[in-house]
Amino acid sequence: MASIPDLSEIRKNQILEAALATIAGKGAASVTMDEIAQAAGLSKGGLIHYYKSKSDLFQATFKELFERIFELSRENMARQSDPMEKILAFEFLFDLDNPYTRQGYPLLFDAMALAARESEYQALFDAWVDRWIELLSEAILRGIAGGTFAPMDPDPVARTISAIYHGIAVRWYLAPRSHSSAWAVDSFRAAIRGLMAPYLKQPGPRAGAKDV
Amino acid sequence: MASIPDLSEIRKNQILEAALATIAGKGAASVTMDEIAQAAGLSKGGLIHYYKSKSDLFQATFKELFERIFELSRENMARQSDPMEKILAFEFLFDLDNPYTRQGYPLLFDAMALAARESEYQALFDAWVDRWIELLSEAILRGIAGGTFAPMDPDPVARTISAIYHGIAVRWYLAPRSHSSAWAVDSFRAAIRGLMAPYLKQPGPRAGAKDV
DNA sequence: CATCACAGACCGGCCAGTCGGTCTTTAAAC
DNA sequence: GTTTAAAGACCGACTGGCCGGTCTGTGATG
Repeated sequence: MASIPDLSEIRKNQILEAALATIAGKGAASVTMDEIAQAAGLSKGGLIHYYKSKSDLFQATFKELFERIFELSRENMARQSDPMEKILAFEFLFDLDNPYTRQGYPLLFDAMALAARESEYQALFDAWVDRWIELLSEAILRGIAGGTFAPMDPDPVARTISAIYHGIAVRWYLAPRSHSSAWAVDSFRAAIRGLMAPYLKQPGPRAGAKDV
Repeated sequence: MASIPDLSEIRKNQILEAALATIAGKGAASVTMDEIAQAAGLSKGGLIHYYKSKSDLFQATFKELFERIFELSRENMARQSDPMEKILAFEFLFDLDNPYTRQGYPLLFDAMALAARESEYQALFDAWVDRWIELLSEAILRGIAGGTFAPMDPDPVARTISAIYHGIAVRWYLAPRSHSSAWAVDSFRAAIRGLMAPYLKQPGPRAGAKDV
């Protein structure tokens, strides 16, 4: 219109929210534009007014998804101060009662299936991982500076940590019968601890001066 | 009766083969029955003659997929005799030149996206993991019997190992720019070694020595 | 001649995207 | 401050293509 300047922004957010919920529920393969439009409180015409095509909308939606997951992780990590605890700060994601979890996982699986074939989604995935790696690398570097860890190239280690979390999460979500939340948390801790052990400087008693 | 008794079996295999290739290429979300039929050298009518519906065919196809991946893993593992080597015997899957890899990963991502929403596919995934866990557990138990590992409950450890492999594989396939095959192999070895370290009996090959 | 193994025309539903139209807001013109 | 104009916001009927599944037909086989 010629009016309210951020109505467009508001509507787009409304639509993304609806798209996230709807796609999470029905699956990227079978949602219709109509369904998303109605979930957003619009008609199909209204939806098309803001996103010119379905793939347009999908792209924006999955971008938003990755944004949100990342933000959640970042916030959670920021709550820890000890480097090792920062690295282990992802347990909160093994929580089925969290509505974000319920919504995020199906979407993530759709995103990966798309990324396996379409380069735009692969780029999204790639960038998302990179941001995550940055966070982890930063924590590791701080641990090195503080004397918790021996010097190392943080990047590949961060990538391994991230991959381990991912693998455990997939099992936990897709085969819950045999992979309890307790298993997930324990596995995660054991795997990360084992991975980092060679880099750990002191066993226990020497709490020393460190930590920010 | 008319004709060759196991023609039916032959045709079904033909169709499954075609379905695997076609779905891998176009994605489960967008293949058509026509495409699969033609890839199998049949008409749509011919295809329907053997699989009454699309979901019928899909189910059979993904079952076949899991079967094949498992079989490949089993064979590869059987080639190793040392328990630790058996557990580490999955590196062969980080090989893009292998056509099975090129075909298997996209299918696996589709399967997981399906499993996230449909219980039949979740059951397939679950059963597949279980078979894998059996293999790994067996190797661990043999390691305990042979004195390589300290006694433990092999199941959760096997599940962790399997999940770690899976997580690394996902990264390796979906974000190859930043996750080389070398990274995958090194990560896998480092993570598994770290995980198993607490259970390793003789101080022989570790304790300060840093093998690959 | 009955049954199997297909072929392929066809139907019906679904759905992305188009399009014409309506209503609202804003701004310039008078 | 009323009129006019233009463009944004939105609706929903419609279309055109696609695709799953049906159905009829045809030629083998036994």
